Amino acid sequence: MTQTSTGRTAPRIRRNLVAEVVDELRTRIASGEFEVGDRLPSEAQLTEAFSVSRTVIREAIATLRADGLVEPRQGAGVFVLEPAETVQRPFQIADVDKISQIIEMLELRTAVEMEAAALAAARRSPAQEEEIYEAADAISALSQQGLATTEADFRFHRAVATAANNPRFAEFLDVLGQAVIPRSALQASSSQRSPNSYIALISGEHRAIADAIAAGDPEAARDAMRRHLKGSQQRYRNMLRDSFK
Amino acid sequence: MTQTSTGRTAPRIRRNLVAEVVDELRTRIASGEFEVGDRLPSEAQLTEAFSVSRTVIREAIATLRADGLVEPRQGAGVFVLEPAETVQRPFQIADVDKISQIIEMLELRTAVEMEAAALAAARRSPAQEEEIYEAADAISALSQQGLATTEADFRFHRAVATAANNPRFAEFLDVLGQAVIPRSALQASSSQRSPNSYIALISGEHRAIADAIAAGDPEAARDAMRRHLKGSQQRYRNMLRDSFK
DNA sequence: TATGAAGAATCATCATACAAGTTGTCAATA
DNA sequence: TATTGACAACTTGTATGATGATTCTTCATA
Repeated sequence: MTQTSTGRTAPRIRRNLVAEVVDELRTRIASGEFEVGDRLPSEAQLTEAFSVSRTVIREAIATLRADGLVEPRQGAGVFVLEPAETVQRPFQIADVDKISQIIEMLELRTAVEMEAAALAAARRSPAQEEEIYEAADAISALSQQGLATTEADFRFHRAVATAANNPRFAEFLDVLGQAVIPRSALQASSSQRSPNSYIALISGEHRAIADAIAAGDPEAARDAMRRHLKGSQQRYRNMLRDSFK
Repeated sequence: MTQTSTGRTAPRIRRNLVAEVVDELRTRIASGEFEVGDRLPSEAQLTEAFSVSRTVIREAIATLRADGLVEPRQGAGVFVLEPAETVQRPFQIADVDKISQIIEMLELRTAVEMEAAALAAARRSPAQEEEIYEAADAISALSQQGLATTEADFRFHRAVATAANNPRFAEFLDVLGQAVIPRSALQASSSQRSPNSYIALISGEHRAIADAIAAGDPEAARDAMRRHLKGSQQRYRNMLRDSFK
């Protein structure tokens, strides 16, 4: 984006030396070549090893320091720190193919979204109501055309969370992000096996949620959301069972 | 948080110049003195302004660059970047004194923890049951001695989440982290106003949750947790109301 | 007005020097 | 032997000067 990089001959696109050194050192630390508490080679040695000036080495160290990876101590050296509890990307599914992990996420989502639906029924504005219906209609339309519904599906659930008028609920879905969206697997295989009935089922579930919210009935909204997500859980459980047959 | 910051002239303990410059620049960027897209003063100007060498300025810039705050462009200058979508530390309460934000978080927690309690009632192991009771007892003991219960309180809620035997629930509480723990305000003022009755009330609520889980009654566990957290919400709402009287 | 070249401004990198802090060596001492 | 203290070697922190590469500005020219 910053560079046109039209030249295909150039393997590396004008990256500066500091970035090179940082990448290399970061890799070595991550690989365990330098363990926690170890001292890195001195600036002089690194200067030699990378064939760059001390300026470059020092800026690279400053970068790693900013990342909390190392700590320079004057007179002593540069030491590798222990990775300070990185909960930076929470709720990420390690293995997207692990159905059990998807089910775990669905259980957590169910908890949050049931309440979101109930709150939405109590607090939604007319505009929010409209947004929910629009997203539901979009899902129906897309699935009948055999198109991917993941994006619209996320929009629907986010619209409900937004209508709860507590920003933390939408934030929750945003943090889950990709983890919310089921991988292609189920989408494809299920719709192939029973396209029309499946589409009707899901659309009906969405419709029920939207209607309950529009009717201002928290309990009904909660139940509708529960049925929808528990249904998804069940569909994944079936996949899990089938895969071991 | 990191600094006592009691005094601007505070005797600072041998921090290096780079850290000084970084702090200052970071503050100025955060305060909006340098807006997104703005160009920072040139290295030469910064060298002049801070009365340090170019080495120090360059390492400071390298640090800010590592933080994603600025982007140096050779020949052009150093530019302030827009804060790249800060989903890095989600669910953090901006202003700890904003009671409304605490209530928002409590609503989200209520959603998750009601379900966690219900699942715990269905799935807990004997050891997990024990851990829940232990934490509940610890809270009672501490509060009767007039000591802080925040840590034990967190342990109790985390024990329940763990007993749900879906690691995502405990992960949720971990991500909330500090945001879960109510600030001292309520703890102090409430217990001063009605110490014994308040302690008994809270302990009773915890006990009810633990008992329902031990009894293997998901609905009762859900209700008990709902009462506990809705009660907290109500107590904060009362504070909110009182503060405007 | 549009263009393009010259020049200024700015970051990137290199080289050198000295200051300041840490650590291990090793002899002097109790 | 055990402890102390001076000291040298090493390492990071900071300063300075120089040059290359890139971008921006200016202004003369067509």
